[in-house]
Amino acid sequence: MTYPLTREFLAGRLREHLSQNALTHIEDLIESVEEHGDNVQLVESGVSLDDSHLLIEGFVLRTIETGERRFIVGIHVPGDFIDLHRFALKRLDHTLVSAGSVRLGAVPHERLQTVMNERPDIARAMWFATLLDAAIHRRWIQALEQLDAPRRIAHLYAELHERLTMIGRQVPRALRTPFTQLDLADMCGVSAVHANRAVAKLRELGIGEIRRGDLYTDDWDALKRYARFDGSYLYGHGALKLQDD
Amino acid sequence: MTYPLTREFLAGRLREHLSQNALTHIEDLIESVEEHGDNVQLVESGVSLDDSHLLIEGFVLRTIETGERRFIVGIHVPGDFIDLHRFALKRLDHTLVSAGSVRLGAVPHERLQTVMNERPDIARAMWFATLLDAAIHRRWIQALEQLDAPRRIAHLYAELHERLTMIGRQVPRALRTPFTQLDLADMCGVSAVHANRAVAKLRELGIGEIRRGDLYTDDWDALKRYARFDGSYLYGHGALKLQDD
DNA sequence: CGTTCCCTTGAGTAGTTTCAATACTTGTGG
DNA sequence: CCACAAGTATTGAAACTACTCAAGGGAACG
Repeated sequence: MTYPLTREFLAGRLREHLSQNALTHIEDLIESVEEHGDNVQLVESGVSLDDSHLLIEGFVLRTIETGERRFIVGIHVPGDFIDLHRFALKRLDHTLVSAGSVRLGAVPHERLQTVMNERPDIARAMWFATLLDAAIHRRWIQALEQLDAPRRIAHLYAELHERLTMIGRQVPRALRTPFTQLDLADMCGVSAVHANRAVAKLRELGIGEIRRGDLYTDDWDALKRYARFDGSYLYGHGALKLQDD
Repeated sequence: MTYPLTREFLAGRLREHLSQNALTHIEDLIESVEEHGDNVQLVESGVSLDDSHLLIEGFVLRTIETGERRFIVGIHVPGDFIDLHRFALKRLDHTLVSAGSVRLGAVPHERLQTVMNERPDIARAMWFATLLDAAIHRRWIQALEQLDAPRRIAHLYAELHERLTMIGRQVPRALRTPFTQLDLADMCGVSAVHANRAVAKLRELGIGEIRRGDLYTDDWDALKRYARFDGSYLYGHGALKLQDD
């Protein structure tokens, strides 16, 4: 069983507790695979409104636009259902944008409806996935309340490091992203100029070197310590691990 | 049908789309009612770990504590399920604390399990409720990224005004809360001293007067404009309203 | 009627913003 | 293969926002 499309869904989290049967069922939810280039608005574009989408490859940003400025309120990595909540909410309060090129798996809402009615085990996993998003949101709130700009950027990469590791993508010394410094600024709620200075400070401190979105470090622990990062909110195999019930 | 305990659950949002049967079933989920005083840690205290809780009366804060400092990452008003996600996550990444005295309705997880298996309509409403929390989290992230301290405080009260109105509690001229300025500071990610100056600025600008947590204003629209508040993220009866499906 | 918590104010410091100018990178067409 | 354009990154200076430390004032509760 390889599950080429959904292999990373909840990997490192609840996935290990799902039955083979459920995993196969989840793989079969994907009706089609779509590819998109950089900076594509995934909601208005070719993406159907009656589907929800699993991110298979690449990064997706959740943004809120206000005429003047863009705010990034979340990042998604492969294995994340990026708009599962649209199935329940019908509309989104924000925009989904690709960062770099992406591959998405489309799941028709009628199939999700069937899951809700007939497969409570899978429904619960879906619910769990959206709750993970909420837990990440809470940490972002706290990071914005607690940290200065350099630490916010470090926290961002620390979280990505952890999330990528959980889905089995090891990040030895370089974490590659397509993010510009303006993207980092919009994620951290600071100006682009200040994001640049924050990046420079991380370099000076020896915490990590960010070049065109790629972070290079040889001491992830030091980076995480600097960012006051504690990954338990990601509900991976650790302190807050989901117990067998 | 009055539903004395759960009358405010999803009121102004999905509630109107639920059947009488479902509403009765939801009311019957509540096994017992608990009362707690001010500043009680609801997770460690008398509150059972095998229950989730509906807030019936009062305010509850979601906080993350870090030895040195406390960060508030969310507020709950009556009608909110404050720890519904514990049913799915089993553990929480944060703490729930009463702000002022509260009444909670306890729902045993076994009843929720039955709902998940047998009542997809109610399960979906529960899911919807946790997604609303996530939408509010996203707006908080954006508010922290976008707004200065006085506007953050104004946004906070604007949101509370809207949420209380949705559950049928009109807020004509005074919005009463038990929040201290230190609470406001911890919600907005600023120091207590600065929260005080922000409150003073709102007063000087004629936006609103906050005295011991109670906000007095005679122009809610002006306050919301000042805070750049747009309530569509709350998924009430408006632009982003849930369509009949 | 005093203690305690909460609010207020002042002064100096640190973090962040804006505006503005300059360099580096990448991709494209000649 | 070079030249240019567009996007991205860097740096400086002045203004603003927010922080800390510190002290004093006010309101609620016993």
